[in-house]
Amino acid sequence: MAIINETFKALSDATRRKIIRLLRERDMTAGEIAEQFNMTKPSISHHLNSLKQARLVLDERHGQHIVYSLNTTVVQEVMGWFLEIVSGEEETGREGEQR
Amino acid sequence: MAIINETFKALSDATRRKIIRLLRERDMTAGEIAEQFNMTKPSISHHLNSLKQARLVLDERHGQHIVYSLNTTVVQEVMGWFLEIVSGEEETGREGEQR
DNA sequence: TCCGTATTTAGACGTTCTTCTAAGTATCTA
DNA sequence: TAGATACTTAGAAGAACGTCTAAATACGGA
Repeated sequence: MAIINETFKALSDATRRKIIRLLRERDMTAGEIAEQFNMTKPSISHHLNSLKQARLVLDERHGQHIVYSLNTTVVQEVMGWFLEIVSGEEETGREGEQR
Repeated sequence: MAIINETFKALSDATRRKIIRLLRERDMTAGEIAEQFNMTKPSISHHLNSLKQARLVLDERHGQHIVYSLNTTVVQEVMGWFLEIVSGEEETGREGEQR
């Protein structure tokens, strides 16, 4: 699947959008994230995997825990797509700028 | 369904995103839109209905034709949600501004 | 090396989504 | 008012999705 499509699909679920909002505050382990929802851990794990496939989040093992964080680079990129699709803004593509 | 969720779902499909891009160029009838896709008219009609439910497009009958256009007000609003969710920008809520 | 904790993977089940064909509704024109 | 055109609605089939329970894997500590 094209990555852009995967990313929009990832954003189409309310649970996953809430996970993104949580990770905007701070990095969290899978367990900490699961605590915020009325849902089993396997279900949250599945959602985290969707976000990972879409490259919206990154995971890193720290001992027994797996810490999830926002992939800010891709989040910026996605924002560019979104602006392009929804409001007609073209990406400027200025060099040397982080996005 | 919460309208915000419906809107993100509407944006999660590539066909619907292409319809939005087409309507950014100019208003089009259902038939003109359908011509741009390898898909039956009923299928396109269904996608147009999704976009209408999400308030992303408006429709207006002109004789035999139904003309679709972008609902720019809502598109701006959605962009605000998107920025809020994905990049942490809060809406400013400045009064008197159109959005 | 065995046990407990953290997390994922596998498999199943019901729901929602996308698409199709067939049939219906609305409008214009003769 | 009958026929043609534009579009939608209805109903069905298959794929994708979200959730669950049960089982597997990975790691740390006794």
